[in-house]
Amino acid sequence: MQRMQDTGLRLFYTQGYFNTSVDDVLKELQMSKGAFYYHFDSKEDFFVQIIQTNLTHRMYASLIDPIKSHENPLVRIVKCLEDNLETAVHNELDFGCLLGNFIAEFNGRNETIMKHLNDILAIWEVSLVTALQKGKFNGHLDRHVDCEAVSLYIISSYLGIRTLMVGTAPSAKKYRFMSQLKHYFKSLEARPITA
Amino acid sequence: MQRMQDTGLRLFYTQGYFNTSVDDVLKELQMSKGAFYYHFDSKEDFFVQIIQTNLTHRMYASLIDPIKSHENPLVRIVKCLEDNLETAVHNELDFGCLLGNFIAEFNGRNETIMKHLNDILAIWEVSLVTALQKGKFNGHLDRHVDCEAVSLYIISSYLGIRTLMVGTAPSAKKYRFMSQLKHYFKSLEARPITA
DNA sequence: GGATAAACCGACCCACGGGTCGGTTTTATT
DNA sequence: AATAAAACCGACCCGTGGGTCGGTTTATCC
Repeated sequence: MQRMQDTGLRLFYTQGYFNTSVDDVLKELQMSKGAFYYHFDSKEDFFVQIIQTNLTHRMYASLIDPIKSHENPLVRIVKCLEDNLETAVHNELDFGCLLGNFIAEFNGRNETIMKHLNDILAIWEVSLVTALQKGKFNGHLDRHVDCEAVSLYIISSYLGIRTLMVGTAPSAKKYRFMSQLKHYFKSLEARPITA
Repeated sequence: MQRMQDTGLRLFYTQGYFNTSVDDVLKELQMSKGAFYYHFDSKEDFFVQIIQTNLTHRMYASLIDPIKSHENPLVRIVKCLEDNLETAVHNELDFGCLLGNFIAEFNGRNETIMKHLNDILAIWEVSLVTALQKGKFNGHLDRHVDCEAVSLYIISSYLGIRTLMVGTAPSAKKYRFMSQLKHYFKSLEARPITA
């Protein structure tokens, strides 16, 4: 069962959902169609279940939990994104951000699936906002910072760079991206009292 | 011919390439298969031609030409992106950035098509870098600014926000995004000589 | 060990998808 | 008007894709 979902997610991620057939998944698993349709109502149902368990777990593990801390959120976020980009650089078969790719693939095309993807996105966003607000309270961020906007900007740029890094020179792109992210973050820091 | 490509691009954009059949395009055009395969070798060839003409034109018109100017590039870029986002907000059937969506869909899955998409991406990036460098020369940007990195960061965030805006509250997202972009840009401006 | 259900198998169904091809209409040329 | 080339038609091919179903194996419980 775990194996089915792992394999399914891997194939959907690497080849795209519409470009991956149930037979593809079955071949990889050496499993019969009967077994598959005994466990899942349809290809879509299969994918929804993958999202709810597998994809959600991965998002928590890589992008949500790592920023939960009482330290300076800007520092935590930088480290978290840096780690994720570094992993991507060293991953031979990187195809971008799991969540980002699926959102791009299903945007406006499948309401059911988008609902589940948006749920994860919302959790991610909220966890960022929460971390930033805590940082404001703790004096790490300037009090004029718009946490929702910053959160959105971070997610946007991250989804974008993950897509762009699939192409050539991922490592160089990672450095360039991180340099600008840090630059941007510096402008969010609490201003010295000397104003 | 123009109609064929326009329709093809529209369908591939709104439904995705893999999720759109040649028959779909034909039905929309009220055209026979024979006519289609008289003009194009294959579905892929059809798409490549669309990229080379139609998609390229649109990219120039919306994101490349508008930033070619002798004014302050930061101002130009802000206005250009703002305009594009505003158009997206008012477009009932917006599905994200044309180029960005296709890149996400074909990343690592079709070398031929990716080559063409990357060509456009490279042109866009170069035009941004050029504009920024000119801005540096003209004293609009701080001389320590890494133009390649800034350009990459802009593209990343733009591709990301376009994807996110397909969901709910595009207008609110646009404002939040723009506010942070401007914030970031402020940190790139030439420092007052008082340093 | 017999009964019952859960888990699984794979042949089969049928619509769809990309692509072909023999033939017909349209257009341009002389 | 004759001719040839360009443009077009749509029936057809065949592999694929999602999904079904009658039957078989495997676990479970008494």
